[in-house]
Amino acid sequence: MTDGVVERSRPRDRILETAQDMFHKHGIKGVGVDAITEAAGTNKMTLYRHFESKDDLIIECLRATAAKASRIWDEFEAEHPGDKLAQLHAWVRKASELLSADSRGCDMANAAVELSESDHPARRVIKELKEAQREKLVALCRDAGIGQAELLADTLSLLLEGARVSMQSVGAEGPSAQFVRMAESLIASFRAR
Amino acid sequence: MTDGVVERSRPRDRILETAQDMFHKHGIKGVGVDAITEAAGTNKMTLYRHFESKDDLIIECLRATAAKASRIWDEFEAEHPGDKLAQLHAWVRKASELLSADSRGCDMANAAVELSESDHPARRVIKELKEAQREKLVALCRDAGIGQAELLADTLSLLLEGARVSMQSVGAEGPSAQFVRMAESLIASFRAR
DNA sequence: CTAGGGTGTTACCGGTCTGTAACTTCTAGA
DNA sequence: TCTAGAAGTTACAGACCGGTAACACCCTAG
Repeated sequence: MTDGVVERSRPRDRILETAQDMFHKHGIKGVGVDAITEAAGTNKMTLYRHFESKDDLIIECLRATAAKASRIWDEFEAEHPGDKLAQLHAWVRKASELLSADSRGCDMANAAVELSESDHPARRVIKELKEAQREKLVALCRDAGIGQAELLADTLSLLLEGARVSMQSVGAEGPSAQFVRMAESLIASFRAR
Repeated sequence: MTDGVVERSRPRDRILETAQDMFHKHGIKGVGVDAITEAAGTNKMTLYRHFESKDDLIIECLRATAAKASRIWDEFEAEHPGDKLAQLHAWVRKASELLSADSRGCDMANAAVELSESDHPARRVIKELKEAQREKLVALCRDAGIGQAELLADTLSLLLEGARVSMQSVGAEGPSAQFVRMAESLIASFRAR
């Protein structure tokens, strides 16, 4: 079996973790609830006892993924306590590591592409979570002593977002291969102003 | 009726144009062939007489969209004949215009996100088309007299790609709002080297 | 031991999807 | 006008989807 997630934790946790993984790999519309529950070693009824609907499950998955990403930020603070500039460089390095390790990009961005209906319940959650991430990066840039912190943060955001989507269309040897170089020289030029 | 595409052109052309539009708006997996043919004022049998499968239709749509994008490049040359630097600035302005006019991003990138199966026939087409676009932008940068032409072209690519996907997750008031400023100052700093 | 809640199982509903078969109608060209 | 091919129509196959009902099971708290 390709299990591993199926160790004896609570069915709800197994479903949530399996769904995150499968949504990430195959896309939201590319995975049915039956496939999720089977991979999680449980069944559809149990899923619907813990989640109102597939949309609800999607939202919980996005929140869980965002929470994981948030934990990475804690590592930056732990590794470079108080040194915000070092944390910013750690952000660049970590982003590049994740780029190399996985070519399916950002779950929230992918979900936004897939769930094109403008009133889809997941859309406002995606927006909330993305805005929170944006504010975090802006604060990091500002605390690192960079003048135009918002502009640098937004530029880095677009570069990373672009790198993640570019990997999916042209692969790892495309423009995304230069992400670190771009980001570092950007930071340098903003610091020089 | 919401037609308009249904003026009496050939069924194949109507299907192709309608499918491009609907795939763009609602995503590939969000649109069925029945919906396409109905909107195109025809029927499923006619679609399958002109296209082997839905996947084949998807590929033809991507090629058609890329061809349209290619025509925009001809405008740059027509408006600024021989002046490659002006054409590069025109590229930035045009990209920003398209960003403002439409928030569903790039069809090829969106397709790459949706069609996550690594052996999907559309994936190699997406890669081909994206690589062609990349080479065009690299050539434009090089002919504009910029030293690190590849790096500038790739950075601009990632910025635009990021802006298009960012619009879909956080909206037009997010980081993508600063695209022109980012791109222009990038070009300026590359020219200064 | 027992009661009850969480879980598993099976079957089903109504809907949608891609793709095809068989047949009729239309239309353009000789 | 006649004909051939393109296009329209209807019906269907087979699969999958999200979601629910009814019932059997197990395991733990009392």
